[in-house]
Amino acid sequence: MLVTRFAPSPTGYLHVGSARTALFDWLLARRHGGRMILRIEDTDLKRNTPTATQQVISDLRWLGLEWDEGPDVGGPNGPYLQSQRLDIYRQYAQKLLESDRAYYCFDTSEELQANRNEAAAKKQTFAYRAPKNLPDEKDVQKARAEGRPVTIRMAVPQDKPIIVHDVVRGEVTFDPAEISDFIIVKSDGFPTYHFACVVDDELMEVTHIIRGQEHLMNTPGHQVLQDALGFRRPTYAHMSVTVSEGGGKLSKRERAKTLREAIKKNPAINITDVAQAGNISPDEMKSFLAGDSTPDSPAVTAMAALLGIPLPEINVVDFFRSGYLPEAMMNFVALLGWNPGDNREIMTREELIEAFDLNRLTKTNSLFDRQKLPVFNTEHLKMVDPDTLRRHFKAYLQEVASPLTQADDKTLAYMLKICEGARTLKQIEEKCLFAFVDEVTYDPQAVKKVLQKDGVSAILTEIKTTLENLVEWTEAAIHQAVEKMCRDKGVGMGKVAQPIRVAITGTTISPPIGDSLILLGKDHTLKRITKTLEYMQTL
RNA sequence: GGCCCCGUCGUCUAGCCAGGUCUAGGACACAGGGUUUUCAUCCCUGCAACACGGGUUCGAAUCCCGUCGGGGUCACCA
Repeated sequence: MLVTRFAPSPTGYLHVGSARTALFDWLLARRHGGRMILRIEDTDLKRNTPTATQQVISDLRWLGLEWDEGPDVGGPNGPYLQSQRLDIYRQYAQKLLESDRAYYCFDTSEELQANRNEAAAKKQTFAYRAPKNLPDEKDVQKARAEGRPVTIRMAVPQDKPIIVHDVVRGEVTFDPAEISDFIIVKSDGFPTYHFACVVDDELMEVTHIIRGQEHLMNTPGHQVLQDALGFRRPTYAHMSVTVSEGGGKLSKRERAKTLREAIKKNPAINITDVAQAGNISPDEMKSFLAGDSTPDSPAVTAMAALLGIPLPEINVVDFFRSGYLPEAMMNFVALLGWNPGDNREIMTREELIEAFDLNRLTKTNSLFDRQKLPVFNTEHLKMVDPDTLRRHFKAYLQEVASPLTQADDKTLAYMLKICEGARTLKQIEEKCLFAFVDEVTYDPQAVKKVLQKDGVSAILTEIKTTLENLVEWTEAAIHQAVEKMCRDKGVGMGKVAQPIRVAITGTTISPPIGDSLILLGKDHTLKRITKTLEYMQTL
């Protein structure tokens, strides 16, 4: 049976790059009726955040992925948190030690750094090699007594080239001299990523490993480990990297950079307030603005929110908060370094599963095209069934704490219907917001373009009376009334609809006029028109 | 710098492995036009690419070599 795993380290929000890996793992497993495992690689005490695992899980779920085994759903191969598998790694480390495939080391990081510098000065590759006589238990005792760090390294056999068979790259050959004897157990007793990952992939019966190209150089080491322990060789697929407009890897630093530049560009910004919003100290703020450091994601997000600066979306939640649909995200991310081979682009999850093929992963780096994502979203907004769409809309409104959360399901559905053609849920929210605020703020542009025209006040006065006298407050009735007035006056719809629109929303943008009035309600509509007429007197 | 990977319209890509059907297809963006009560949506048209240089071959985007360019990686991070 085909088994894939997604193995993130719990450091915070799920990055789109990681989401792509997870998506491909899921797609491959579903395509072939296999299993997908979620495994948390929390072997670095320093980097783990307590809530991060939960965050990763909820981000994956939002995208619409499910897994068959994992920390939250259990399974026969658990535990699925590496920090709970320490005994297992210890046993395998012992095996390697006994067969001299691995050995103890006592170097301090300063010593290692010195060796590296030396090699760099000679323009050589630094590769750690085992000493002639491997240390024994006595040496370990002695090192411990001296307070030296004790690690375990894997001895990389130097007798033959290491060949990696990769589904997307083909055959890649490595000179073993280039591969350093790498650490498999750290001085704190925890396994390194390389070790834990290889052991777990074997024990969890993983058959297909999909990961970023950045892991290609690690693979020869992993194979050495597999050979020494008599493990199976899984199928590897190293995906191309997702790059950003700038050219580099798509990274969270981009958000911080955008924020920094925006703050610098505007000297009027009160830096103390901003730092407070991000809950960071003045010193941290200074260092951030100088480009020496980057605050964590929540801080950056909070500061940008205060200033109203739009940040490029990087994490899955960022897209959620920008009003993108999970279906659209899944579709878009799937096309990052993969395509179905025909000219299809807009695809449902079922179509993606049906079409997915590891052999069609692209070798070239893929650019995350921010202009194209809204197009995908527009299409999916039209495709998703009304109930699901309403659920997504509700979740979005809650996430961003919108005033529209007051709306009931019927109204929610109505708003979605009358905003057909919108690009994002955020756009729909903005378009309907006028009906959920107490006061209208008039957009100067709209006032000038629409309100300050001859005859507008007469039109508004007249339509107000007409609307007042409407027996039925329905879209059809309103539409009819407006139309009749246009005919009587011999003008186009725009001449009447626009003044009403500005009167009730303050802007020139809203759903179709009849629908907008329904959404607002008769009372508020009449009140707003009255208020606008008063306001026009002051112009 | 060493090692590894990659190089088709402005962008994402199809085609390459199994050379001819490629005067290189699609999508986004852009430009122009149309529909429309606003914003969108929608429809039509146009623009535009095989990094460069050598080979191999009757024939190369496709195979080989080199140059240049881009990316990845060189941790007791994953």
